[in-house]
Amino acid sequence: MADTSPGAARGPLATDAAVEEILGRLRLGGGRITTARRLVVESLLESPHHQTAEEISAQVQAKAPDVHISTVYRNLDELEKLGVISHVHLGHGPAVYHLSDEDHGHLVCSECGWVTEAPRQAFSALARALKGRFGFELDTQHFAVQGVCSHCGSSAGRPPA
Amino acid sequence: MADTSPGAARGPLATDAAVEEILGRLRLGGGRITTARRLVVESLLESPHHQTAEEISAQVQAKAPDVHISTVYRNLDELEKLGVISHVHLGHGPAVYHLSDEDHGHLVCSECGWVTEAPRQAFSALARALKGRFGFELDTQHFAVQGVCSHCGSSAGRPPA
DNA sequence: TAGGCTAATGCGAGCTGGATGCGATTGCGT
DNA sequence: ACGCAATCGCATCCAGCTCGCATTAGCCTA
Repeated sequence: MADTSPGAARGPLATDAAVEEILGRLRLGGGRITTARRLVVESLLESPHHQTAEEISAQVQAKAPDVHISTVYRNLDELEKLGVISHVHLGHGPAVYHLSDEDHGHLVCSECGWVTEAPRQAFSALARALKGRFGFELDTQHFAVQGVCSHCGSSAGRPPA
Repeated sequence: MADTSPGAARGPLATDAAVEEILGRLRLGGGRITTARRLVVESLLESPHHQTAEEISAQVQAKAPDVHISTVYRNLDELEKLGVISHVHLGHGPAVYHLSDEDHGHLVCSECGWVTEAPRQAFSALARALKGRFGFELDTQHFAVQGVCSHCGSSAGRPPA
């Protein structure tokens, strides 16, 4: 699957280059480049949404069935230490992983589970306020708040799925 | 809630009345009043801080050793359905439970784990902004954000990744 | 005060998400 | 091509919580 077809928002070409760039960072840090790592990074770059470790694992195993989920966890951990990705706990379920350069917060609907992404600037005023009043440095990378999305809020009574 | 004791933070007297009031609400909903339930409610009212289910369980078992932790979970669930308490996931660890009338958000330090409580009004501007821009109804009860507290931020230099 | 209905409990098994120890494998500098 | 150690695959463990089921005990009625 090394096609270079033009098209989507984050096309395979850009993805390909980004994968190499990230793997290069891994190598610079003394790390080694393995199939598992390449696939994990690819999965992170290709998916339009944030993914859980299990979803990433499934994507990786679709191409390399031998890759164990614990390896995925370790690689995600490694990538996080490198600063390439971040993970967020969206309330109850498993954590989701996303690229660090997508600087945004997460609005999680507690009724349907839908996640809205809000740009960093939406929280800049809050960040300033918290810094001033509590000396608290808000981490927008891990920003996730609960609430009710516009959909569930308007049609009050819509059962989740 | 009727404050029977003037001045005091939350004295034993007020706690006692509050316990009865909450148990009364349980009874009105068709529920029964058991030792386990009374102790769970007492624990929630008496503790100055938010508690995990395990901490509550420990408090309850100090007075009634037979109460199983699963019973504590079930009672906490029941109380949450009643709207008496809420639970929040503060990042990695277990969830913490607190009374619903303590309307505040939680600032969790990702380095030392310290939890700062910030009053609801600190987030009112954000709530308005999210409502206006995304139609998202922020739930301040479950509000918990990650960041670095003033202590960790000032004492040691965290290199920006 | 007794009796009966059934909510609630105690207990343990089980589940999910994730961490860890260890021998085998494999990237990669030389 | 070789050798070292970073990384992997696997099994196993752990925390936090949930569930099924037999038993206990609130609450209501008489």
